[in-house]
Amino acid sequence: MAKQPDPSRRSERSRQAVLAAARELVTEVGYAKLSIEAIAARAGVGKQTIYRWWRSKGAVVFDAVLTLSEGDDGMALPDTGDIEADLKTVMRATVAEFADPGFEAPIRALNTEILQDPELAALYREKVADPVDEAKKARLRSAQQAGQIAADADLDLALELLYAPLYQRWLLRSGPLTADYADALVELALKALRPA
Amino acid sequence: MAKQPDPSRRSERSRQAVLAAARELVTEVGYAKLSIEAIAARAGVGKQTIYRWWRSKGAVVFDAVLTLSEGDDGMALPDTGDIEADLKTVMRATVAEFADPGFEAPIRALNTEILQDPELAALYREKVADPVDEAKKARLRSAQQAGQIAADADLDLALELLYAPLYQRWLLRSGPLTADYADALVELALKALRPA
Amino acid sequence: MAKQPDPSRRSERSRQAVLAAARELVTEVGYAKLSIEAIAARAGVGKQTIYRWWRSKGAVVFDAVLTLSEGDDGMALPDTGDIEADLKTVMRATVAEFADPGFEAPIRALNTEILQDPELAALYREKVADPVDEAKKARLRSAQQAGQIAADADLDLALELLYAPLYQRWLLRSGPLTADYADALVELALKALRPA
Amino acid sequence: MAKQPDPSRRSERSRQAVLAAARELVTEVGYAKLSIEAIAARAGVGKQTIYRWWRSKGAVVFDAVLTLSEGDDGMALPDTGDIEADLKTVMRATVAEFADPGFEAPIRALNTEILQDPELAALYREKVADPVDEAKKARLRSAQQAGQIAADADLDLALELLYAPLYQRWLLRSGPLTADYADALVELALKALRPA
DNA sequence: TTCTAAGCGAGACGGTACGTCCAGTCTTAAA
DNA sequence: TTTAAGACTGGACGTACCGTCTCGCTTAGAA
Repeated sequence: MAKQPDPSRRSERSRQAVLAAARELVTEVGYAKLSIEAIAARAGVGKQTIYRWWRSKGAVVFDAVLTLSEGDDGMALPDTGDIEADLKTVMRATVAEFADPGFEAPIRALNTEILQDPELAALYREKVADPVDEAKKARLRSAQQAGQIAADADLDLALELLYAPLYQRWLLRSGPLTADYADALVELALKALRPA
Repeated sequence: MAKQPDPSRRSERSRQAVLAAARELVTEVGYAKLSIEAIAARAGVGKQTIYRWWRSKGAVVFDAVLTLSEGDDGMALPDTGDIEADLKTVMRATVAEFADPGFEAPIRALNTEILQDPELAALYREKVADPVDEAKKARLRSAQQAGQIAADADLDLALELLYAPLYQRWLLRSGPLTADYADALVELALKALRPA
Repeated sequence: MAKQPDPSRRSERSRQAVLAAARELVTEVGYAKLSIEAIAARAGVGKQTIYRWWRSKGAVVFDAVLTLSEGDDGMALPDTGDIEADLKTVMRATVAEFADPGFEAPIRALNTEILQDPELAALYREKVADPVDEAKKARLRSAQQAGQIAADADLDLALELLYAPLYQRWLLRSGPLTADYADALVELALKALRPA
Repeated sequence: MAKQPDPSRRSERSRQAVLAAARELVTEVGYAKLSIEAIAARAGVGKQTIYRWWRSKGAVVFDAVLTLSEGDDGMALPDTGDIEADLKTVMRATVAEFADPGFEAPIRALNTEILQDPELAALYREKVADPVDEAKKARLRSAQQAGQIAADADLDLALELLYAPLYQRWLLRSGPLTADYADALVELALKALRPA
């Protein structure tokens, strides 16, 4: 059986250096041309240290991207009482984030990796997607109680209706990503969700 | 200046062999572990023959996947006069396709490549996405004329509302892809699109 | 200045374990594939303990081999009064030693190391070769006094004439190493050494 | 079964560059610190090109050293009619060669490798040692016919008596290697070989 | 019909990166 | 303070592919 490393002896300095190097290099050269060797060199770390703590290039990038959004964990969506206004706020913010190459490149890399690696995808859902989705559904539930959304709406499907078009447009670059687009999307999707 | 190969002398036999090998190997080992060398070996073809006619691994897979859907080109969506029924038919068919690993693997590979390569993405939109979208929009327009969809609806956005949730669920494996799901999605999205 | 370890606090148990492990591993995997790490693991010893007390892999093997021949130190050659018979006895014994893989492998390893490392070679001559040669020369001197060897013979050269052919044959595996060979060699070399 | 490379397509330029680099590096850094990677870099050659044509570092050095002595193949020893004078000529030349670091380092490396690798040792005997020994024995035979060496002398043993002391002294650096030493060795060994 | 120029299968080439092993140093906890 | 344990940086290993570059060998038209 393979020997397991002892996490209590892990060098925090090395961990940080690797994640920082990964983030920088993804932005600089793109995910496809990213190499473990380059990360190690940039981080001033032996390759073995990377292989000891991460099982693949994808796993490193995954962790690197997670540290970007650390602190967002306990995030709650705005709740002004107006679901439409609140959703527009959130969607416009998302659009803005995607416009920043410093965020865009690593997140695109993460998505590429998730597409090909179901195990990583599951981890992503567990650590990132599910908590965020839960927060979003909490806001929708609040809107249901306020009578702004149909009481019998399937909130998972509602979430997809609201967010999937934006995600797809970004991922496939199939159209402009603007604040106007965010607004139009929210307005249209809400039509489907309002009480009869 | 670089010499251009003469397409009239191209070996059709080699072309077919390469595309078939690419399709098989994508299914067998996945896109990430796919190598030009392996494709050449499997196809019984020199590496140079691949490099002569395709500019990258992505381009080969791109072509390989296109040949899968060849013949769908002039495809028109069913038009029974009932937009809801017709959309459900189409969406259920899409769900079924994604369940077949022989289709799923190459198409996923294609999406991975498109994510990282804007040039390939543009080609994909031009050759595949746009024609298909145009056919779908034609059906929606017909529904508008029949008064089943609001006359002022933005058809591009409508398309996204209908298809993006399905696409996202498949790509991220974020939920089950069933006929019921297709139906529910169509019903919900249409609520947003019907005349006021 | 580098800190010197205090030999009085050295663990004899660790020292023995390291030397034993080195001897075993040289025999099992050969000198070239021998690693400090493997010696430490086999000996149940930290790597640092080895680096603290030996300056190189060669030095460990050197010590390991020395312990093999410990006790031979004050060795005197047999002196029956018949130089030819006595030399044959000694040479046949040497031949027999070389046939035992438990001796052969470490000694070959030692020779390999000595070839490349003049410092180790000097240490070897001082600790091992010179005392042994002195004992041999003592026996030759006794033969000179008995008139069996020319009074003006150069004993260093005489030693080489007697032993180098055997050594070379073993080292290069350039011919069979048998008791007969030992006898023939002694007889021939003695022809050169007898009084005129 | 492993694929065999086709020697007819081998690049002579690469072969020469690798051997030259190996020779240079052995002299510069020594055999122990010699790395395939460094040879490849110095030769401006891919590592695979080395691994394709040689099975180990030792094999490269072996070939590199062989090219040093290429042309000596059909070498015949001098035959002036005086075996003592001729042997002294040859032995003094050998001593001189060993004094040249450009020869000494690679040849020492070769010997180190041969010690550890019986397969290489066999190849060495076949390609180098045996032909040379045959030439030497031819000269000894000629001396036998001239009555300068006993008719019943074992020429293999005679060769060892003459050359092994020199070889051992060089290999173990156990004494000075001078023209005087060569002369003394020849004189002493010949005493054992002359007719009774 | 022969010539010639292209594409072809094959595979060697200079390289980059892989994932592994080990060297030699450093840190921790136990004795 | 020494020790066993083992994480660390770093360098080399031997392998897999990259994309380029010859090789001979078909296989067309053009001469």
